Amino acid sequence: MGLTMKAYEIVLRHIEEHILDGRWTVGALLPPERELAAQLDVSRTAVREAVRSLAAQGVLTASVGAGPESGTRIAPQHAKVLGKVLQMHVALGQFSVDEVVETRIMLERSSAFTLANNVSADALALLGDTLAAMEADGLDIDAFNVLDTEFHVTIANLSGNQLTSVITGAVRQSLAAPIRVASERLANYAEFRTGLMRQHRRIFEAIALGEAERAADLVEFHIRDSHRILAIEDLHPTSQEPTTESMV
Amino acid sequence: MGLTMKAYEIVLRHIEEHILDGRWTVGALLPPERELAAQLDVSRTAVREAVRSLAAQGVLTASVGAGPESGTRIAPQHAKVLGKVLQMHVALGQFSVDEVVETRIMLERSSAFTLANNVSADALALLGDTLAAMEADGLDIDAFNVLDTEFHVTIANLSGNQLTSVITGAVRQSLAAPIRVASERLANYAEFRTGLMRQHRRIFEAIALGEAERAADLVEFHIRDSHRILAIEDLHPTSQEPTTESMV
DNA sequence: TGCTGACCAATGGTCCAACCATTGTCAAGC
DNA sequence: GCTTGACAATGGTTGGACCATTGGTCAGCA
Repeated sequence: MGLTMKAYEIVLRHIEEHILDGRWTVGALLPPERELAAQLDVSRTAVREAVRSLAAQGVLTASVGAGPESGTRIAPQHAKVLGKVLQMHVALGQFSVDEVVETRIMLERSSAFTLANNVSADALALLGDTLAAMEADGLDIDAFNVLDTEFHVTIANLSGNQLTSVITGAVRQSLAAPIRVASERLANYAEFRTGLMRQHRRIFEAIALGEAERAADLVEFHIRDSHRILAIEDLHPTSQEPTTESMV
Repeated sequence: MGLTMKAYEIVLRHIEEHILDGRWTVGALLPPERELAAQLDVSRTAVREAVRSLAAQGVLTASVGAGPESGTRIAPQHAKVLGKVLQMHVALGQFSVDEVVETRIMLERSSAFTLANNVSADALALLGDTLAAMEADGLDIDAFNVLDTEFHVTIANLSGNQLTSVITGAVRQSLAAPIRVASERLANYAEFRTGLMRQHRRIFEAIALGEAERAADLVEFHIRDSHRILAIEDLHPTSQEPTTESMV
């Protein structure tokens, strides 16, 4: 099997091994593409394709130019990429909106519960800021949705688990497009938004009071209620198995 | 901002838009690289880099050759890729093993709980199969770990939420390497394995009896116990900020 | 001395044109 | 019919050239 390995896979494996071994850690500078190509005895194209692959996964970043800021490095941060990947997969209809919502509920119940049991003044201040921002006047749908997401992700974030936080953000982001569309066709959107903000306030208060179970319940109700009102359906329902044309 | 868009980004956005719009759904066949390049007025290289990016994210698959099986398509399945991406990020120390474990517990508690409340004969049969496979003689560490993962993912799967299931698999897979290493250095590995299987049996029984809360508790204990014994630490702890060599 | 600006080098980004490798199709020949 | 070989379509790979961006260098000037 190893004999027919594609050129870019050689590069891919080379880089991945260095990372898994710990030889290249966050911030490390990779050799220039031309040099790496020479080392591995493949074309520069192959190196570039491998680098692109890893960049798409948020593992590498490339910057053009000269000096210490340039070159290809192990990426310092990649939460966004994970979110984008998940979003794409949801858009492909692999997961129903129902599933995504249920997953959201599980994740966010847990975060709210944990945070409520372990809340600090700083955390409350931060969370309060996002609440206030959301209640500002003149926000259009998109701006509001960004802040809405921020509120939920902040709770996950403050609960102390970065991985949970990233997944929460990704799951919420994957719903961004359908939520926007559904919001736009809501007759009483203003009223809907007011309701959301009231629910957010209640969640905030429960967390502030350390009422963990109640906070979790409120989060669940909040999510279910918004989706009930928005009545989001799957974008690309039940992507059929391409019926194998066996007519012969 | 749009003016200086890189060539491969043009292609990337083109493909992504088609997917998000629902014009290309799972199984759809993309135009040949040469043709797509002509359509977008970029080089084939640019197209290939974009395709590689999306392939790395599990969104596309490419097959060489002629006939209906060839060409680049929207990928039918991608769970594996998510796992690989997460694994890389865990290796980079972006997420601590502790965080990953806690996330596992949350996910798997929930799955076990749901499944126990909603169990069918078919589900039990399937789950029983993986149990039996795990108890076979002569399995090496890797084979056993694969089956172990399968047991946990199967529970998530049977609980009915594919997204949860995929995330569970990804999270478990991201721990595969450290678990293997830790297992190899365990003096009493055989005993450890026996203990795991007993715990699995108990989880199975709780699910079979519909004892949801107990099943969840057993899962949590099982995960915590194994990690306590394995004593897995972060591979590349607290990756230092690369000390900028300012010696001159 | 200290600033400015032209040049230079390093690096990723892009393109092209050719060729290779794999695989299904189809017609010719047996 | 069956095999076989040519062919076509498609992704995989290469080398080489050139572009674009960025930081550093250094001469020249104030």
